[in-house]
Order: sequence, then structure tokens, then C-alpha cells
Amino acid sequence: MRNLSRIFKALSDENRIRILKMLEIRPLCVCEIKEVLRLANSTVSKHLSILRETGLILDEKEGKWVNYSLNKSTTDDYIRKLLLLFTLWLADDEQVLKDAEKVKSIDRGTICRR
Amino acid sequence: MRNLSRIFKALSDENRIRILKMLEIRPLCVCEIKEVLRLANSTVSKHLSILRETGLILDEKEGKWVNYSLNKSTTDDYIRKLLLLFTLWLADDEQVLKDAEKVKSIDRGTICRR
DNA sequence: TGATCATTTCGTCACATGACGAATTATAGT
DNA sequence: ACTATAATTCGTCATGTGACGAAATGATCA
Repeated sequence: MRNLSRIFKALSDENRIRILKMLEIRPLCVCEIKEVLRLANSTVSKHLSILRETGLILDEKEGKWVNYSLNKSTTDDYIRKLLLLFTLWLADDEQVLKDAEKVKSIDRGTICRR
Repeated sequence: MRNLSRIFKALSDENRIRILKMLEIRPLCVCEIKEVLRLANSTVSKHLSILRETGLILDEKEGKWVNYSLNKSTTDDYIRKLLLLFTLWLADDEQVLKDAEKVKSIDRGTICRR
């Protein structure tokens, strides 16, 4: 139960929901997400660590970047079902659509050196 | 999105999860729930109002009691799917099983006059 | 009309959460 | 080795949350 409530708590923040919807498109690094959400670096990093500790996403180092991706292959039944529902939900949400546009137009190489 | 995050926030508290699992057995009033959770009256009432405002449960007056029940007939797709998942989840959770035992042994008439 | 009981509302408190900037760590490239 | 960049960690702050008891509300019953 503790586990399940932690998952719901992770999902209860709008910025974290936006992150998960963005990761449905493709893996992203902190500075790409920061660019879309318009939050401080440290804030985005914190959100990602919460999602990672909950088991919803995975992180993988790639040079100086860290790629975050949805943990679709998890063995946790709660998480697998919820990630599945998530792909069906919010598909026509205005904010989610805007975020998706941005994600598709972003180039990591140019965005991150500022 | 705001709506969905509110639902997840409602589900992110262990006491509220326990309440929902108890309501799967049968409708309950505040003092019955209080007896199982061992929380103050006002705290239980607050939890129930959060679940009600989110649309997860219904309240119906019956004399001096208020019966709370799962809102299974909701038109909200998020809530219907999540309530369905809930019935499948936590079925063998230790705490949930204990709570279920208590709920079944409780008689409103005797419990509530203390 | 009182008295009693179930519930809600209010005020308060300790603690959690989400935000930020600054400092730190780690990698890449010169 | 030095610099630049990506990310994390740390300290701080304002606000939100969950708990309680006391007071208010509403219904039943003597």
C-alpha cells in the first residue's frame, strides 16, 4: 500500500504528468525538459528523481547528458498498468499538445548551450 | 490535466486508500470508518470530503448518519477506470485485509454511541 | 423544547512539498 | 590542465497537507 500511495503521489503533480507525457514521444534530458516546462534546472532534476525513485522512469548516461525514458519494461504491475492508461489519457489535452509540439521541434545540441 | 492530478492526489494518501478499499465491502458512515482507522472524527470527515469533491465517492443522508459509497456509476472515465483497477489491487494487502475484517464485524448501532 | 448523537467546520500546529539560486560533481572538448 | 556544459545536491523559502480538539450544525428522540 505504501508503494501504491507513493506512485499516486508521484503522479499527482502537473509538472510530473507533463514530463511523463513528453517522455512518451522520446527520451529526453534535463535541459530539454527544462526548456519546455520553463522551470529551474534543479526543480526539473528533483521531479525526475522522484519519478525515477518511484520506478516510473529510467535514467541512462550518454556522455554529459542523462537520458530519461518511460520504464515500460517494469515488472511492477501497478506501474505497467498506469503507464498504459497514461498513453490513452490526456491525448487531447491542450497543454500536453503544446508540450509535444515543443519536444518535436527541440534540438538538444542547440537548446542546451545557453 | 488539473482534474487528473487532483484524482491522483486524492489517491496518494494511505488513509484515503484504506477508506476506498473499505467502501468496496459496503457503504459506511464516518464513525464506522473512524473506528477502523483510529483517527479523529474531523480528520475522517476531511478525508471523505476530499474523496467526494474529487468524485470518487458519493454521500447520502440516512437519518442522522451519512452513508458514503464508491461512485461506480460516474461518467468520468478516469475515475471509472481507476476504481476498477482498485478493486483488483491490494486484495492481499495485510492492512486492507485487517480493515476488511473489522468492517465486517462492526455494527453501526453499537459502535457509534460512545 | 431540550437532550443526544453524527457530522462538519474552524483554528491551530508540525511537517511535507515545490520552487529557486548557489555550490558541487562529472564529463567533453580545447 | 583548463574551460565549458549537464546534472545533482544543498540551503532556503512560501505554501500545502494531515493531524487534532473545540465549536457549530442538523437530525432524532424523549
